[in-house]
Amino acid sequence: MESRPLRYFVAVAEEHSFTRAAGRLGIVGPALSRAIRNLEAELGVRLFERSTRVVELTGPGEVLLAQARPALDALDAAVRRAVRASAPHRSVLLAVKADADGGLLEDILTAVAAEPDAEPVAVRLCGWREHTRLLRTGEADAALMFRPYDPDGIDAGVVAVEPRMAALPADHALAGASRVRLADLGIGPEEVDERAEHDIGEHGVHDLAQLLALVGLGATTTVLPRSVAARYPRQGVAYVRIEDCPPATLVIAWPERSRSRGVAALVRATTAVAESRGMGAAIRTPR
Amino acid sequence: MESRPLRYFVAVAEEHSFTRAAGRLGIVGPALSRAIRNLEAELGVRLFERSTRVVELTGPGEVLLAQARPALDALDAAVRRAVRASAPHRSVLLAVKADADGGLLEDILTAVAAEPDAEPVAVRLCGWREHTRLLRTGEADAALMFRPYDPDGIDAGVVAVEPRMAALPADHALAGASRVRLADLGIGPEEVDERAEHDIGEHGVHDLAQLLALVGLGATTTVLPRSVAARYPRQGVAYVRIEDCPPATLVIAWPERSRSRGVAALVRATTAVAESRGMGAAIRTPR
DNA sequence: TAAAAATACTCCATAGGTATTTTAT
DNA sequence: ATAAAATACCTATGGAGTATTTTTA
Repeated sequence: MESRPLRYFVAVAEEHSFTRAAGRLGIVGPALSRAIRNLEAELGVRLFERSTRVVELTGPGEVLLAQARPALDALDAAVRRAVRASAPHRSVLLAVKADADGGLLEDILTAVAAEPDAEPVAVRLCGWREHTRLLRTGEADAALMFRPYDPDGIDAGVVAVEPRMAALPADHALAGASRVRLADLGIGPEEVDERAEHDIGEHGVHDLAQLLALVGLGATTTVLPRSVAARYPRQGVAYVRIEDCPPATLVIAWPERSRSRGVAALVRATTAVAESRGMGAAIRTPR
Repeated sequence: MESRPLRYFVAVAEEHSFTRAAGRLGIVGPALSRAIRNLEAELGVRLFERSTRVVELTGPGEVLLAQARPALDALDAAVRRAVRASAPHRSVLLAVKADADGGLLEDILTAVAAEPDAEPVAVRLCGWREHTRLLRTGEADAALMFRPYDPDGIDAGVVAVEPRMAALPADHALAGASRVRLADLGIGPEEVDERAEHDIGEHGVHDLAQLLALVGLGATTTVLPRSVAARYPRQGVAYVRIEDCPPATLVIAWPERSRSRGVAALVRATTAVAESRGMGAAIRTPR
């Protein structure tokens, strides 16, 4: 089976349209139509139920999409990694979202150099929950991120488990308390993972600094891992530990099958740094 | 990136020869030579160090092989599963090595029918440590097998943990004992997983029945999980429990990303059967 | 009737075959 | 000297473009 028709298939499935998919693929409609027809003929399976108005996947099509997309990603990742392996200056690309590093990044970069087999570590800044995609596509070799994440094809080790803090306006009734409970904030325990990102979208701001400005103005409250809160001290914002909140778990992750020596050295260094800080690594096992 | 040149690359890497690889691929030498040259040019990476006598992978080539082979397998698996999903009579294909089912297979097949979402289960007999390949290539949907196995791309749940037995000639000094130790048999603890298969190869026989005939004749001894031993009662062969032997762990495994409803029902049924038999499922977590 | 998918045809890029040369042991 | 990889050249399959027709909401 060739990969091209499968890529075309994925594009059509994602766009729910031959025309849009063709545009995205840089080919012309009829070419795509034929490619899909040939694919269906080769498999002996109808993949789309389509009229001129609607294009939707059949059952087998759903199966193919779910299976083929990650396989194609893995194929791309394979060539990316091979190309990177041939670069004269090899380095380990570590994906990190700004500030979501448990405050450990600098120490990790220092510590890793001392490891045997260490390779230079380059940091690839990325967005909210983008880490695993970068690992799957071979655009990064490792990632430092908070749970939860989609574990497909990803191995990981726990680096740190830390409490979460409520970010409250300084004049909030609970701002002076030493502890608060989730119920006091009207937040469900399943919300806490995405609360801050959700708030950023909700209030039309673009980053955490802006969101915390709003908190300072009394416009909202939010929830952050302690290490993140520690990085944003702010006039008018009080941080209060939430006692009944599931903790935030920071992990170091890498793609299955590619725990190279350089990545292994990075993982060891990261764990060592977390342990020296007493951040409770290895409280839980991977996944 | 197209899959064809990568398949060609894998073939050359595996055969360490352009000529043999071309034969295997059903194309002619020069075509393969050009395909690899084009691939190297496209990636900007030399993949093979080759003379007329020797063809071997470069460093980046090793990386590409390790990454591309499983990705290509996953691609093939994707289309196989899509095709199977379109079959009028859907069924779950369960890979099992003959007798290596913990004695549970029949009960599992009965129990699974009672599950909600159950699909008919078809058994695919397979060979020694062939299970994971079948899962990866989409030739099976689930596998019942003993540890250890290569966990790449495989998820699994523990079904049963059972002791191992020494198979001794009836006239062996220890044949009457209630327990023996590994040291008594001159076997290291790391050997026990492959001992029986190794013995079969070693003595030129083809299956367990023949091997046990040799045991009965006093020609050798071997080690088997209790459930396997229970299926081969034999004149002249005494089974004795090995007290200090790592237990045999039976798992039900499935490919990552494809825990379909049918497979999920099979997993539930399997676990239920094992529990009803008191075989100690869930003593350990997956992996 | 309008927008999108499908068909009919044409063209050309590229994969593959044959014949030959180069290279390393 | 020989066996295997590489090069040169030719052929042909099939992927892609243009023009047109069909379908359905």
